[in-house]
Amino acid sequence: MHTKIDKNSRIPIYSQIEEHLKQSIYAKVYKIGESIPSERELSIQFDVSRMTVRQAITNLVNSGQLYREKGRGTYVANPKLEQPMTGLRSFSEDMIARGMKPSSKVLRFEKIIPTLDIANDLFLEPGVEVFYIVRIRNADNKPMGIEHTYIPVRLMPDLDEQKILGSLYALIEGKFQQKIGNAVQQIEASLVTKDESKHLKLSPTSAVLNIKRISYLSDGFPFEVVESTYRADSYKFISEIKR
Amino acid sequence: MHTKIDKNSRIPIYSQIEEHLKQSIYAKVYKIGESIPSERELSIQFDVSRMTVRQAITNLVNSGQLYREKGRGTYVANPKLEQPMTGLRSFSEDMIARGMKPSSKVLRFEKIIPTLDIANDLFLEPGVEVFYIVRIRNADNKPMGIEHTYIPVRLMPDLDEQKILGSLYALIEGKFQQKIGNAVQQIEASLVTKDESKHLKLSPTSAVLNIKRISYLSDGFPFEVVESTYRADSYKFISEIKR
DNA sequence: GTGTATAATTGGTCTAGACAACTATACCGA
DNA sequence: TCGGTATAGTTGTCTAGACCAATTATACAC
Repeated sequence: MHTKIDKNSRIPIYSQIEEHLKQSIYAKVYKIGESIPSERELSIQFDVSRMTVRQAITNLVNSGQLYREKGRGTYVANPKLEQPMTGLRSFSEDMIARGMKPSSKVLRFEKIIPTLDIANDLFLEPGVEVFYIVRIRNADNKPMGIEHTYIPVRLMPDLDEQKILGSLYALIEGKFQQKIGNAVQQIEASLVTKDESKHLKLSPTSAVLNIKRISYLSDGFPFEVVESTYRADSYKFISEIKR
Repeated sequence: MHTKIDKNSRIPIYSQIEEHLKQSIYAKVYKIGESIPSERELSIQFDVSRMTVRQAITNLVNSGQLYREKGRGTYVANPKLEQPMTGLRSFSEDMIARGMKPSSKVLRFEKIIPTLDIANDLFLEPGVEVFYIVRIRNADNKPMGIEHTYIPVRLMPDLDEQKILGSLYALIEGKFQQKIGNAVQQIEASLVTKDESKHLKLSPTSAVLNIKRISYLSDGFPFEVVESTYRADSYKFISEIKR
């Protein structure tokens, strides 16, 4: 591996080192539980300041790929936690990650005045319009759940039925300079309603998973509320928690 | 506020600045969406290097309390996301955070040979012993759920029925130098079983929330598996996701 | 007024050191 | 053999600068 650092690149040196370390971990140059070279060693190897190496390592520690032990060294963390099922993922991304083929059927797509609850979640004054989208979500052509999505019209005035078939998140990150930040979600179990049982082809005494998620841009401004109902017998919600 | 920085304290300067900024945000000295003083200003105010100020701010940016805009400044993020419902919390911490009084009743406390599934989750060879703890979890003296906990005996050989009444997490963080890292969890909905309905005082056609959580130390080693069943009518699982 | 060039300010990256705190090891003496 | 001690290597913290890139404020010309 002749990975070299290009000091004149517009890519920051610490990013390049970060990438190099990630690839070395992936290629098992540094194995799980083993130490990587010390910060001083790396700073000599790449001919950069130790602080620059530290910035690269700190990022990888924050993302859970490495961990430090004072006086001992820096080690490769167990990849079980790394990234696979963490983070904010759309239904489509989620299903693909599980090896299933996602599809959707749009039942409704319209502008409405939302309830006060939804308006409050989105930091909107009462009476302001939102897009209201209802979709059946399928995995391998079997219905998995129903999603009700609310998005402020003034955030995405040109949204239409075509665009929501692609990645909404990518759309939003492209439109604003900002990235999508965090989300807060509430998860409950309940019995299926009559309406839902029809769409999901369930018997009326089945349990379902209800998820309500509010997603925020990195400046803390909410851009989406999603209320979902998933079949309990086929959908498992998996997430990672960081302390 | 005459918050001063003690350069001779054993508490790092950046931690002190971090604390000062957090308190200033809390006290609305810097309001939501407003900018905090520039890094150069703060470094003069505290008479420290700008890099030290940056370390403090970087931590607050990573924890979502501030966000930066190049060429403009650093701003206070919306606190809705801040910390309240995030992170790995024990049932007790969780209930207290919701303003309820938690209590527990231990139904079983014993050493067993776990199933292969559990052993695998805990990185144990087949046949290795674990503590098996079954508890009824109450909030304001009403049963909220049942928890089945599995902990490798060799990790906590001196665990007993008294100790688990306190904070298990604090116990573990004290015992090992390591801190508790992340957790991976699976959440499902189902109908209550006959046995559970008895303990939770539920009718046999009630929905319940099933949560399985594997918790890891910061080096990626698992130390606990918890399988929980919560009443759907009174328990709502709330979490925060970071992208 | 309306642009436009320029300056000032901000966060982003980087350097070349320094000392502290902690860990492991080798060695020495009782 | 055991226990202390020096030593070297590690990460943790901090300094006092430097230049870059993006944004904003200012002054000036038209």
